[in-house]
Amino acid sequence: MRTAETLSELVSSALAAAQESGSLPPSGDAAVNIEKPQLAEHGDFSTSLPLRLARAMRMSPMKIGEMIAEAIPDNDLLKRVWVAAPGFINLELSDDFLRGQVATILSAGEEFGNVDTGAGQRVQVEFVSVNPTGPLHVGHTRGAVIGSGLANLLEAAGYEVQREYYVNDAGNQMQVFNDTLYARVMQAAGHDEPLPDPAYPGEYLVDLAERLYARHGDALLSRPKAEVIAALAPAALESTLELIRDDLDELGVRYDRWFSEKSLIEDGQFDRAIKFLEARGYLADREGARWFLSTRLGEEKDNVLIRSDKGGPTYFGTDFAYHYDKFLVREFDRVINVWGADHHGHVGRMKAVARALGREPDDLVVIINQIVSFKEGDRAVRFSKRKGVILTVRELLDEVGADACRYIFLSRSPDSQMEFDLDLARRQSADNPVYYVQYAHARIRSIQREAARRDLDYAAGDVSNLRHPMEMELIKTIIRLPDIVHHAATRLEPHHLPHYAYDLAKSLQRFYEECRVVSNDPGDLPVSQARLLLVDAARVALARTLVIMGMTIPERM
RNA sequence: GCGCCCGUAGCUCAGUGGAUAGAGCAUCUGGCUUCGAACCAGAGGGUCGGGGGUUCGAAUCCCUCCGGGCGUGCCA
Repeated sequence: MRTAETLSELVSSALAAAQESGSLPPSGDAAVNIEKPQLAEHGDFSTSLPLRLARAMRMSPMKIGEMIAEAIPDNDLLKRVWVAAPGFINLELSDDFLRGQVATILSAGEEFGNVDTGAGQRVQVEFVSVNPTGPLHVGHTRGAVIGSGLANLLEAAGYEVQREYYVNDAGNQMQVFNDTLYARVMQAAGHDEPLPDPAYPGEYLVDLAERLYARHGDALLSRPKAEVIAALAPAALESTLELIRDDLDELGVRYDRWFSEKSLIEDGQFDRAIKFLEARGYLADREGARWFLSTRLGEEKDNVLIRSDKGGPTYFGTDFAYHYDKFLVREFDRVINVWGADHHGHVGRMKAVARALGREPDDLVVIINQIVSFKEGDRAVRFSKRKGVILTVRELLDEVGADACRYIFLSRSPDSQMEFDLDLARRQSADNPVYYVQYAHARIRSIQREAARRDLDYAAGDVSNLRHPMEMELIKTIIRLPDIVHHAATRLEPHHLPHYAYDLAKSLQRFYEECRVVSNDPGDLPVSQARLLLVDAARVALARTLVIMGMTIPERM
């Protein structure tokens, strides 16, 4: 299914054949790189293999290229193979091969674009995992989109994927949340209870406290603070998680599991993890605390797992136990965490954790997405959870829409410090690339509706009637999808998908401009039928790409 | 100070060591009596932050400097 892979194998076998026949000297291992040239005159694909081999073979790249090209066996795939200075081999696909792809795509249907890169490897993608202390704010949108897009992508690439949200329902922030909640409930009951310091001062807890007070009444509040909190905390947590779930759901984000931090303590997983470290000599008691000796694993500093003052685990401590669970209990082949830039200082010690657990550091991949700055025109929009939420995910979705949000965040590399101009997002909404891509799909559907209206049956159409250059261009774009999925999944870079989607939409629109699909002339029927097959293949590829991106697929706009 | 990330067209961003560095937006010019003009065709716009180096070949790899962001807790 992957054209580039097929060509790579073809060239590779040609090289081997040329070496076997003695026309080329041995060269050691050389990976055959297949690329898509920028200029059409350089073919559909090319390889710079001769240039790479020139030194080892002590021959001119042009000569090497000619020998390899000559050794490529007759095949149905290629129309033309030629060598171009300074030493490229250019490859052009045959029209028959391209036409034949239409049927291949249509029979693959919703499977089209899937590849076997992952070979069933079990991968976990953990993302967002924001403290459940209030609604998600805009800063969390990027990680949510990247994480879910990546998970979809890996699934398409043949990995067995689990999407997980780590619920920080233990620890200091939860304590602050509960203390604030208590104060707000007392306030709701008319008591003069001051906010704790620190506190979550946002409106969210005021509303939540009022709801809880309305449900429980005054009786509960006469009891000691700890009892009140114990009685209210579970409902408060559940209610907050529900809010987060709903926001993420609207953003097109689904999870397979919500993993409770507290459960690590209650189930004894934390203690087992500590014992594991102790047994391997990575644990030390110092200054009243228990330390992970990460310096033995190449880190600059050791890290505290259990605090000296309250005796409980640190955030790092439970995160260690959490990864103990991921790697040694659930045995994922690979664990991917999507974190914001403010967590990158945590990466090094978690890599050390992976090593301590007996895994390769690369089994743990941390994708850091740089912070997003939001602005409205010239005015910067600041937000901070501790000062109260200014702009929530919900508000962003109301303003811009889930599809546009996903497309915008997904199309940028996580490394880029992006700037999100809300004015621009609103103003340009009609000209946003996201609608261009979706419009292409709606247009295909419209063509198909027109064909149905005319009772034009094309199931038995003959693709040999496809002869226009734009038809060939469209097919070439469609069949790139499996290569794109492979490439993006290998590099864990979902941002290639929106760019491909745009290319595909562009290709479709150019085809549409030049090629009338549903013709009024009865003599054109065979061409119409063939083009309807082609259009349906384009629909399959476009829909598949949108699905992986987690976007909706409009029938009409 | 040290560590990580970034610097590409007016703006927002792509770019796998390869051939003449791309797209969207913005600006300008053209194109609808037939399947959707939320479209298509074209134009202008670049010291790829600066300087060295490696290489047949560097936006891409290495060094260095400049600029920006984020870290550098027994916070999460």
